[in-house]
Amino acid sequence: MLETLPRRKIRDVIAERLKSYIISEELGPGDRLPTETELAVSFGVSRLSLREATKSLEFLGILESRTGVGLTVGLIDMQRVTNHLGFHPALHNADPQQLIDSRVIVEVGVLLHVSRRMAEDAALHAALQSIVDRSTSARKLEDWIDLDIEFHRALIEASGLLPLVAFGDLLQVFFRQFRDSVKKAEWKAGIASHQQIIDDLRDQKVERAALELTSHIESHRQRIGAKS
Amino acid sequence: MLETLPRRKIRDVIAERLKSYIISEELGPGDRLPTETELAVSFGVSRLSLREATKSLEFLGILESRTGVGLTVGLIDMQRVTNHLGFHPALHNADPQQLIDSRVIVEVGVLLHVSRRMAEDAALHAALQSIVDRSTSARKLEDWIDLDIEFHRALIEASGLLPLVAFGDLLQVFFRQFRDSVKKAEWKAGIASHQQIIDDLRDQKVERAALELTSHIESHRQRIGAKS
DNA sequence: GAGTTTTAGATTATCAGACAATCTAACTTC
DNA sequence: GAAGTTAGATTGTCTGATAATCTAAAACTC
Repeated sequence: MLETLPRRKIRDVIAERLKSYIISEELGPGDRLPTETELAVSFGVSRLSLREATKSLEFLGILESRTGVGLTVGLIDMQRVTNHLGFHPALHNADPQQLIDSRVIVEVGVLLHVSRRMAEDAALHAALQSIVDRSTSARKLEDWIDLDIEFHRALIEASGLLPLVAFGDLLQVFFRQFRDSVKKAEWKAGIASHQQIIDDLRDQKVERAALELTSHIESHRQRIGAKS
Repeated sequence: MLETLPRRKIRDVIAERLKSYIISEELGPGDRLPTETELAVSFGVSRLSLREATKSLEFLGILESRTGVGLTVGLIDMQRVTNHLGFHPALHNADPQQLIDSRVIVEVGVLLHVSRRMAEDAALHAALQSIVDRSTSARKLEDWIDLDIEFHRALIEASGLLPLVAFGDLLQVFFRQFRDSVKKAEWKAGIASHQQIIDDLRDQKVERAALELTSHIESHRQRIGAKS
């Protein structure tokens, strides 16, 4: 029995051929491609169909385009790709308890790196301290949440591990909703935890910081559990 | 001094708004979106500009379209993302040493969860064992790499933490090229490590598994460092 | 009445032609 | 030489249109 092959969309064919062109011409980031018009003519399609393919490749950073200049080979940006990952069902429909577990693993996991880098660069502790200081004068829940998120991001950032910064940002997006029910009475405890953590790190007490951070993130567990 | 803000491309704005629409309408895979014409009118843009955005989202599997039917919500397809990102080894900005560190943090971080779940479900160990067994008969580097990736994915998967499974997949995409230089003499050692890790986990020796896994992932560090 | 074929309408896929916006190099002015 | 202007190149976005595909309803056949 012969099966019919699904007709491939022109744009998908063109995207593949653009990738092949980049490889065969040995192009790297910043290198120019032919103009849209030239490519459309070479591939025998309309310029707009060509653009549907190039815009798809641009979405991932594989290509870049500038008005007046042209198309160039891009650099795939991990932050961008990780951001798209937010549409993965594992995150989109994430169980809040899994978000907590994931945050614990990532944030506690970077502490050793943070501590090492703090020993060499006092500015890292200062940056985190600045956020803690600003947190003490937060009056609205929204502001407190922003500062809490900023603190946790800065913490991961202090590790220098960019992949985890990107992923941590993503987790915060989904986790944000669960902070809405934090009581004002808990703000102080949260801020005190932040202070404890960064001081422990500055003093090279990584295990102590890890316990405090775990406890801090875990503090959401019952409140969130009660909501679902 | 006031800085000029770069003008955002219409298609990028529309892509973001489509994602927001999906979330706010609580749409899931298979659910219909308004027609291209309706969306274009709602967003106040031409239908072709709307399509540049939708084709970008389709490129990742986030949307699907069928002639005569319309647009539906899809599922982000990691296989597709893998294929697109992996077509050229040098086109991303991920630092290999950071990828190693990130993998260690994620994979070692999940071990406690894996161990707990293994105690309740022997199938988890069996699944990993099956991958190790298949690895012993790998003849081509490509096959060995696939099985190595499969093993590490299954390990994270055994934790039940879906957000980390998705992120682990993404890390593997970027890491894949660095396995290309693994010598055949190292395959055996790698397989032995896999065996050691899963047996330690089965026996609730989490710290021992963690050390072995760290060492296993770190084994890439010098080889990769020497290349760059 | 049941099954098959055809048709109409809906919707995406792709096109041609056009003007707007942005960039860069060359030219002009001071 | 520095600053400003212009021309040309190229992408960004649009209007209007036809082609291709899908589905449900209508028509046809037995």
